[in-house]
Amino acid sequence: MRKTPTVKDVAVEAGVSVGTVSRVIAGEEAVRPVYREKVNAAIAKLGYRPNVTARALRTSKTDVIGLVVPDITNPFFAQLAASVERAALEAGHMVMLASSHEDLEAEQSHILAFLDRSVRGIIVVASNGNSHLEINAPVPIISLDRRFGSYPLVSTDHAQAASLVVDHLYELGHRRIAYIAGPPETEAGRMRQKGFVTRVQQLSEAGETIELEIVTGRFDYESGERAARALLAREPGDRPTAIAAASDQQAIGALRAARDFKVDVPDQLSVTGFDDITLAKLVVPRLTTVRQPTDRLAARAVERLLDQKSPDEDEMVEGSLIVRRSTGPVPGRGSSLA
Amino acid sequence: MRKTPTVKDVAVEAGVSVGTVSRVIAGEEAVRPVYREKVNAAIAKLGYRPNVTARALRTSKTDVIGLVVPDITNPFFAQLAASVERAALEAGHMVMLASSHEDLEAEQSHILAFLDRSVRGIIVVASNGNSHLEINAPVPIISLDRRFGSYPLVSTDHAQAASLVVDHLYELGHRRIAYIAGPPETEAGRMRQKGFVTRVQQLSEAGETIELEIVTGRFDYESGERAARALLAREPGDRPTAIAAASDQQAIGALRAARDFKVDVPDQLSVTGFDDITLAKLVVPRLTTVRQPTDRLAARAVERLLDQKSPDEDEMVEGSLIVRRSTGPVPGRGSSLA
DNA sequence: CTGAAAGCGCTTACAG
DNA sequence: CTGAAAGCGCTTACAG
Repeated sequence: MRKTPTVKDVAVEAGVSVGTVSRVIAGEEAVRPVYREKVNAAIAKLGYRPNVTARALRTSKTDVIGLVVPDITNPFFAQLAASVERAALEAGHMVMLASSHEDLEAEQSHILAFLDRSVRGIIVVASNGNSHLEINAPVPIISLDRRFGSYPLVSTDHAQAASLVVDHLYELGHRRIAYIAGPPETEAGRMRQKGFVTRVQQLSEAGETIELEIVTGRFDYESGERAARALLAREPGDRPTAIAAASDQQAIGALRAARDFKVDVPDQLSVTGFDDITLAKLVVPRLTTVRQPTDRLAARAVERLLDQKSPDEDEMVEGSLIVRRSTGPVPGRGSSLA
Repeated sequence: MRKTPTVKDVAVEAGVSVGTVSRVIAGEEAVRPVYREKVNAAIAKLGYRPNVTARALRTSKTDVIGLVVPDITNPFFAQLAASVERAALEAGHMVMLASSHEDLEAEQSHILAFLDRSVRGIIVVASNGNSHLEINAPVPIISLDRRFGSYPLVSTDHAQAASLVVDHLYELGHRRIAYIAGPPETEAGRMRQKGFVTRVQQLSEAGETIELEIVTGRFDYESGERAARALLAREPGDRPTAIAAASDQQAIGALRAARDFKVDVPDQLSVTGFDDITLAKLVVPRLTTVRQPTDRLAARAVERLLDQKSPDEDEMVEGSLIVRRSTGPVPGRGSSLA
């Protein structure tokens, strides 16, 4: 617990001025080698570490990035947070984390708190509901996955990714599909649904008609379970042959409902998710889903944040279909399809 | 993006000195009401917010708590992190998060990085492997859930909690139990196992003998699945009637193995976990487990951190048994047991 | 009760 | 190439 050494201590130890110490730390070329060595020796001897707070105050530049997510307990956001932390670390930055719990006020107050701490920039995965707050921020703000205000968004190309699922299901012969949509207040929810519906229409026009029904919910397990229950409670002949969900959590909820109804997946019902959370490959059966490239998303978000002349444009990265065991050929049609 | 106002701007706007501005912000009583009002008006008009960095430099006190967890993607740690964030917020603090990925070097460098940023204190959920690093830290450090170095630990009373599981299983008639232990390098792993074994011995001495076999693994899904597979691959007569796991993740892996082996849970096999992660009540069947009171753990950790004269003692909080659907009476004994 | 001034630990023009 | 000095935005003894 003894006092932490400062530049001054290093300076007297090395017999130079504080300016010189500061310069060798900054790695400036223009320092006499003898001094450089003396300073480095002094630093080592004293165990000196620069005070980042003081440096921040002087330069008004910090190396911490603020990250606000709706809920760190949600496995997808946890993965995203882990990716952001990794990307930040690679860029020599730390991350300060805050959860908004889908509360607009909390979200705003966290952002202001970050600003008070002069973070380098803020990445926000917006909470549901339109946050119309425009903040006069002296640092860059970027939206990740879910748009915040009117700040540029880095996200998966939800529409394209959703269309991948449609193609997959279509190829397996499914013509009666139910889509469990995400909340329409979220851009992700809307985009995924739109991409899904659009692709269904395209295929319907080009080939066999697809019957599509949509039920809307939240992104969580319970929503998925509830929606699937409603679908599966009907006469077997009235059920869809495939349920596509807007999130893995919904899909896992649907899996649970199927088990309760003794509907075998994938023999009697195909189920797909979206996100590819860790859990997706651990449930039974392993879930066919769309992978959101969290590492890439995070890397782009921090790069954009750190890049001065970053444009204001949105940026989309492609998702990819991960086929596992929860999808299979449509039941009861056999090879007559081919 | 215009310049942020400072105390000085407020001072000229209010027609007072910066000292006075600072005093009203600090809430000092001894300020003439007229001035106080003028200052508040100026603050409001300018939208002034104190620069926390400058304040920190001056007072050498910050309001950010460093938290390092092994892996934010692990649902239990995510819950713990959420609880810490909540507790910190209530105490007017923010949290800076870092993941060690079970890497001792990363863990250490994160702690040093926090120190460089003059955090108020550091909460560390240690990574596996003995970190013998003694840090000469100018701020308090406390271990949460898993001990770091020799810093005081706040954790669930693992041994007591584990004994709850034994009692539950015993009451259900189980006399052949397998215990999937956690890594012996972790205190939690050791304590849970010890508590489990001790309680089994006590019961064996007092009543019917319990056959206990122990298989050791890591805390993750795969470990649990692998261990359970080995157990279930045997002749039905040679299998344990209950598998108790040292973590929910292991237990969920075991559930998966049981399904693969067509062993019904709980009719043919009881399975228990430990932690009560969100997922525990979402798997099929819902998992009987021990709840770790993350909110309470986190609250204690931050209180201890913020409390100057906090003792160096470890602190344990009690876990509680949550009985759900993955445990049932031992099969094949019927009521002959009673 | 309030102002002027020092100082937290740095960085960086400015001289020399 | 290097030192002396100013200043980042605050807080807080010290006078008055």
